[in-house]
Amino acid sequence: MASDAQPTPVSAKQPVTLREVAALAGVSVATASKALNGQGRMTAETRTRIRETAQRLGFRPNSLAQSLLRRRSFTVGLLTNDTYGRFSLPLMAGVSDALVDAGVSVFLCNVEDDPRLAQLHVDAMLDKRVDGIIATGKRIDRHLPVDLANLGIPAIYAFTQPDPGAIAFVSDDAGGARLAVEHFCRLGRRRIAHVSGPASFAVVHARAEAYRAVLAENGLPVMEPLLGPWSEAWGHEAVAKLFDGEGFDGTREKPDAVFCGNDQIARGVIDALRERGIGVPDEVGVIGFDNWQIVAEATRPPLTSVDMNLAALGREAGLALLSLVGGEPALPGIRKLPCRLVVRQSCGRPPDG
Amino acid sequence: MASDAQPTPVSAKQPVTLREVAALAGVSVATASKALNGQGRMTAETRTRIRETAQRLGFRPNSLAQSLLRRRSFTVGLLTNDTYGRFSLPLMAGVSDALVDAGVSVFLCNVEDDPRLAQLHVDAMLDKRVDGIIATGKRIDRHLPVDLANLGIPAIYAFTQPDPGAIAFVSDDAGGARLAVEHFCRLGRRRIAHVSGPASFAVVHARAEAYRAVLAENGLPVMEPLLGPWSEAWGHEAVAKLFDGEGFDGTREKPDAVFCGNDQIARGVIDALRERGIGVPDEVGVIGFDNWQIVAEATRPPLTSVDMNLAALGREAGLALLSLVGGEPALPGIRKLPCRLVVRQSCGRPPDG
DNA sequence: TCCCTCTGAGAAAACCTTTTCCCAAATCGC
DNA sequence: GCGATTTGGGAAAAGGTTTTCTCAGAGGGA
Repeated sequence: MASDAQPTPVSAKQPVTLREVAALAGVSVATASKALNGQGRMTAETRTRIRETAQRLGFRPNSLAQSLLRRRSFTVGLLTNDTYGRFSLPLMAGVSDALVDAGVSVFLCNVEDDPRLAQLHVDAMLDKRVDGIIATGKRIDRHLPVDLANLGIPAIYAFTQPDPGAIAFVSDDAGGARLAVEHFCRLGRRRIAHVSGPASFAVVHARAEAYRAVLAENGLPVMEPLLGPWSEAWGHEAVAKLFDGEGFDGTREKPDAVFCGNDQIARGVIDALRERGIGVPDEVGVIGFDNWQIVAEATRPPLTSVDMNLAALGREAGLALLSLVGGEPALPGIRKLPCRLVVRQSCGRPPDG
Repeated sequence: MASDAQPTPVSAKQPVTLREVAALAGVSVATASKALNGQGRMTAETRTRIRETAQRLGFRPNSLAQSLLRRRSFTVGLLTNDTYGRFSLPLMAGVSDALVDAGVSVFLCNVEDDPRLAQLHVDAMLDKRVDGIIATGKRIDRHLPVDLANLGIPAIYAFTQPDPGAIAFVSDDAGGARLAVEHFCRLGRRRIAHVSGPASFAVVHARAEAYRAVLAENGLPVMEPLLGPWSEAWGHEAVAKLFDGEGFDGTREKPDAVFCGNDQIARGVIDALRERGIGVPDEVGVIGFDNWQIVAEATRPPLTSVDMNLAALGREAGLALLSLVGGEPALPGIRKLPCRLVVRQSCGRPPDG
C-alpha cells in the first residue's frame, strides 16, 4: 500500500495501536511501550527501531487507555453560567491557554442557571474522570447552582462565588476603583462623581467604598454614588441628575469627573455630556469599568477604563488547578487579582504628560 | 461508616467500581453489568438487588472504560478561532445544547489563527478519541488553519469556510438582507441606501447582491453600497457621504432608509442622523445586521436588526454531527439557514400596523 | 569450569466495563 | 423417569496501555 519510506504518516482511518507497532518492530508490546516512553533497558538499536516504526505508522497512544490506567485524564471541566456574556470569553480563553500548554483539554459546560443542567454536567465530568473543575460565572457574588465541594477532585473558582473553604480568584474591584479615582486626583480633578450599577451587586459596594476612601484620603468632597441599571440609558439619566440637580456636595458646583461602574454607563454619560455641550475630557473627565474594548474604543472620545485582566485571571485559575491536580497543597481563600487602568482620551492628559 | 439506609449516595472520594457493587451484591461483575444495563436474564429479585446496591453505593460507570470498549467516547471537539468575538458564543451555546441532551460532552479548543496550536488541539482530540469535530469561526469566508478532511472522524463546519466535500452550516446572508430591504419596501421607503463592511468579506457581497436584487424587483433606484470598516465611526462617515454628497441616484434626493451591514455601523448611522437633526425612524429608517442585542437595545431608538439565528445554527451543526457519528449518511454541501428580522423601532411602523 | 551478576526483553497484571460464550440446574413434554 | 429445552448466572476475552516481575543468556571473576 503505502511506500515504506513514507516521511509523513498516513492519517489512518483506524488509529494504529501499540500492538501493531510492536508486531512490525518484532518486539512485545511491553518493550514497545518502554521504548517510546524512554523507560526500561534495551539496546539503543532496538529503541530507535521501535521509535522509527511508530513514527512511520503514525502511532499515537490512546489517551483513553492511558487515562484508565493512570487514573488521570488530562482533562478538566469548565463550568460557566455566562453563555452570552462578555466576561466569560476572556476568562475561558485564559483558562484554556494555561491548560493547553500542559496538554490538558477543557470540557465546556454551559449550565445557565439551571441546577438540573449543572448537576447533569458535573456528573458527566465525574464519569469522564476529569482531573478537576473550574467554575466561572458572570457575577462575583453569585453561586453556581451546584455544589462542587465534595466531589473528590479539586475545584477552583474564577469570577464567581466560591464554596467555603475553596480557592477562588476574583478581580480586585476596590483596587480597580482606586486606580480610577486616584488617576482623576492626579489629573487635578476635584469634584469626582460616581455612577454605578444596582445595589444588589457586591462589586458596586466594593467600588463605592474605594471611591469614598480615595476621596477622603485626598480631602475631596464625596457625593453619594448614583446607583441604577448597568445601561447606557442610566448613564444619560445620571447626567441629568448630576448636572440639573442640587450640584456637588450641597454647593452649586457641578462635577468635573465621573467614575462609572461599567463602560455602558460611561458611554451613556459621555453621549449625554456631548449632547449638553459639555466637553469631554476638557470640562468633565470620564472613566469606565470593564474595558470592553469594542465599546471603549467606539465612544467619542475613546474611553479610559479599568480592565479586570480576566484573561490573566483565567490563566491563574488554570495554573492553580493544575498544581492542585499535581497534588501540591494550597491554602483555601479568595485571591484578588489587580486590575489595570487603560488610559485613552476621556479622562484628560496628565498635567506633566 | 455511612448508615446503611442512606438515601443519597455519599460522593466517594474514590469512585466505586462495578466490581465493588458485584461483590456487595454477591454476584459476578458480568451479572452486575447486565443487571444495570437491562441486559441478560436473571431473576427480578437479583436485578433489583444489584440495582439497589449500585444506587446505595452511588455507582457510576467509568466512561473511560466504556469508551475504550465501545470505541465511542461521547465527546466531540469544538474548534474556534473567535475567542473574543460575539459570534461564537451563541454558536457554541447552540452546539453545546444540542449535544448535552445526547449525553455528549464538548472539548473547547481555542485555536486563534495559529496553525501550530490548531494542530496541537486536533491531535489531542484524536488521542482522546473524540467522536467528531465541529469547526466554527468568526468569518464565513475563512478557513480554520488546519485540515479536518482525512481524520477518520466526521467533521461539521459552522459559520466558517468548509473543506471541499464537507458539510457546513452558514447563515443565509442574502436572505437576511432580503428580509431587511423588503421590510423597508413594505413600509413605503423608496430611497434605500446600503452601508456595509469591507469588500474583503464575502458576506458584504452576498448582502449587497440581495440589496440590489430586491430594489430592482421593486423598481426602486439602487445606490452603490458604501463599503468601509465594521465600526461606528464608519457609520458616522457614511451619513456624511449620504447626506452631504450628490444625493440619491444622481438626483438631489436623500435616502429615506439605510440598511447597514452590522449593528455597530447602524449605531453610528443613527447617532449621526440624530446629530444632524434627522428623525429616526420618521425621516429615515435604519436596519442593522447581527442583532447584537446589547447594542441594538441601547441605540435610540432601539435598532431593528437581522438576526442570523446563530444558536439555532449551532444546534443544527451539533445534530448533524450526531447523526454523522451515528453512521447515518449525509450529502456534503453548504446548508444556508434562514435569518430573521427582529423589528424594534428604528425602521418605522408598518402602514397598517 | 562454575557461580554470580548484569543485561535485554517478554509475560502478565492492572485499569474498568461490556459481551459472548458456556455450564449447571431446573423445568417441561411425554 | 428420561431426554430436551429453558433459566440464571459466571468465566473470560476484549479494548490499549503501563508497569512490575520474571527469565534466559551473556559476561566476568575465581
